Amino acid sequence: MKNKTTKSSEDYLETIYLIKQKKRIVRVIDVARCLSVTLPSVTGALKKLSEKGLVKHTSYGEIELTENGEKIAKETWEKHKLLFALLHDIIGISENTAYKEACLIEHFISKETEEKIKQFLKRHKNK
Amino acid sequence: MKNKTTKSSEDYLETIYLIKQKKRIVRVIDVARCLSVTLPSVTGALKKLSEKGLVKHTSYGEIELTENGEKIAKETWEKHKLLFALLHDIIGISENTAYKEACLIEHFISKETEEKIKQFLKRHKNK
DNA sequence: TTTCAAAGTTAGTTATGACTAAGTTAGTAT
DNA sequence: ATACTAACTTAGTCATAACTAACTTTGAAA
Repeated sequence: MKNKTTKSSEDYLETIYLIKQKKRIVRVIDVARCLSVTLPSVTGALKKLSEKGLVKHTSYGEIELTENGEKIAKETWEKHKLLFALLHDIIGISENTAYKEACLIEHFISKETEEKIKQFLKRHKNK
Repeated sequence: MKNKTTKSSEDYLETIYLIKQKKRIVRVIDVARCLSVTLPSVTGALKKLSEKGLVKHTSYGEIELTENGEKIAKETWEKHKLLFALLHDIIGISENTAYKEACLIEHFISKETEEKIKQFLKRHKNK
């Protein structure tokens, strides 16, 4: 029952999740613009994500995350926020670079690392 | 003249560089074991790296880095060491996890980030 | 010097995930 | 109601980078 999520899947789920916060209805073109990919790339990705039970998507319709999909999206976004805080607030990397690199690194850090960063940030908040 | 190096190429170059520090002669099987890939994967990778002028490799012979190849290997390893110090020494992540994740993250950080981490570590050395 | 096992190569396959080209759908404007 | 356009899908291609199977080379032991 090992359902390994790829970097790419996590990116799509996270993007859908973030668009949903602002737009109520998420469409293929929104995702394509956010990720700088073409429409067919999104359609293809959604097909795979549907098969894995991570999104609901009817042809020409709106895109929604399933419970599992939203769980992964939130976890990924959580990592992103932690990494951004570390890179930007603590280490002093520019907002832009920190955002972009958090987006790349978020796919590679373990639960252990996430926890340790969280604790580290807590310690350094009141400094 | 944009010679983009992939994550995979960087891994091979870095591995060859590190083996060379210990073994004088680097062989296909050493690289395969280090990276946990098969021999044909290494042969294939070396062919591409040769074409890009990053390694010298004669059939059934030893593997050597060119000047350019060594430059990339050193840069990658430098990032690895910085990330390891950040993750392990500062944030407190276990040696094993820190090493593995530094190895993944090293391919995604910019010169800016590298510099900022270096400065950060310097500041926190005398603490 | 012959043989044989380990190392290495070649050829062909697979998976992922992007792309273009071409065709379909659906909703807005007339 | 019709037509038009933006959004979307389908089909097929390409690049990367791994893999297995089968064959070749090399060097060390007999």
